[in-house]
Amino acid sequence: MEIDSARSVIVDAAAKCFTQAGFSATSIDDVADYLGATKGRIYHYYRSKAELFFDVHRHGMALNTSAVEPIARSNGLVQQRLKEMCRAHVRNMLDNIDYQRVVLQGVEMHLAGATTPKQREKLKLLMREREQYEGLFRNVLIEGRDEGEFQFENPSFASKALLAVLNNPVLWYKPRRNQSDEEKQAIIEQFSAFALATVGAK
Amino acid sequence: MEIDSARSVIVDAAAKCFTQAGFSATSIDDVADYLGATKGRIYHYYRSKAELFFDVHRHGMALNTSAVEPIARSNGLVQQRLKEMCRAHVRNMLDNIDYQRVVLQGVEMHLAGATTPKQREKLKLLMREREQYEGLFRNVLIEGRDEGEFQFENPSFASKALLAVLNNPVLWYKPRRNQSDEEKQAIIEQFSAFALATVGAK
DNA sequence: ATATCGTCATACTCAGTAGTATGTTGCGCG
DNA sequence: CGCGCAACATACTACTGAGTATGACGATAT
Repeated sequence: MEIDSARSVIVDAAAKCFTQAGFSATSIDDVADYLGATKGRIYHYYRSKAELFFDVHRHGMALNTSAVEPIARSNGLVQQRLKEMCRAHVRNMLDNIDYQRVVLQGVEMHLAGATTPKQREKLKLLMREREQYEGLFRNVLIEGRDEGEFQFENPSFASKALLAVLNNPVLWYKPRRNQSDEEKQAIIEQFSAFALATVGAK
Repeated sequence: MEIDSARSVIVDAAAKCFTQAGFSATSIDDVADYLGATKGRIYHYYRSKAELFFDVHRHGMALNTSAVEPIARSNGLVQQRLKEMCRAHVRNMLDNIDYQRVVLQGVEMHLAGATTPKQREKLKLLMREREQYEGLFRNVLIEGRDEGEFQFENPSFASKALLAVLNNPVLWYKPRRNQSDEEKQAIIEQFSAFALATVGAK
């Protein structure tokens, strides 16, 4: 149990460092410095920089899944369910922006083509996780279309467009000290509305 | 004149390398290898790796602007104008995907916080360019809202949501050899439709 | 008290890479 | 024809940064 919390502290620091400087530009020493420690501490828990990155990514995805999946599985009206899922997702983007930026970097790394074959395998797993998460939205979209609530042609395209809007704040949002709550709520509401509009939901 | 074409060959190679491996993970030697040349050739035209990256970025943005600005300045109906701008943008994403992925990396680098102060200055300029480009869409959106054609609250949010959808194909599109045209057209049409829907345009 | 082990810190190695300094070659021009 | 310059190639330097090997130190068990 203790070992998990020790790792979690490291993962937190890594998330901050990776978002501040990017994966390649962040050295293990940077993460260690952020912790007020040295490499030794990190390599005691992680075998490589890539493994550390992957753990941050997994953490970020887990945050998303645990927030959205319960809503997806609940049994309300489809429109209401989708709306709540959108809100939860955007809220997650704003609340855990460090992790979410790292997740974004993961997508880019996948595009880029990770260096070693092992890394490619791991990245594929992460992308599969991401795929599953997108599937939560896609399923609700299909269900809603069958009920005549949503309009679109390709479900895969629709879910991508929807999430593109919901993810957008990650690219520019900067948490403020004061008055953060009003502003946050506005972002959540408006971007959820934009996303719902893409599939013709009101 | 000759010097420009020499640079353009280098920029092209750099765009491909940067998209394949990312900025930090791409060495100048990699770009040189891609050209069948050595560092000397590159450093003869560019003083640093960062400068090369910036030039790629500028090239990518120029492609966008020159495709979309004429449409924005034309005098048709707002809905039609916006629709054509969206189509042109997505088409550009698919046709120059190498450059567009580098532009994306520029956004990430800006988020990350470039290393040196000089680089930060340059990046700010690039982001200003990006801002201006987004302004082309924002202005049309505002104009359309005034005419009662579009619906949204915050123009800045609206343009961001719109472009988020239009940019999305960059994250997954892979050019194929055959039958590329049908598929491409479908992506252009559907993602333009999603984008227009975000602001309540038909 | 001492042995053991988990948790790190210290002190390295070594490969890769940005940038530089200096050659080399061909081509236009007087 | 040879001079000079543009357009590179070659051969360095200097440094960063991932990964490793080993040591130190406190807690816990016996």
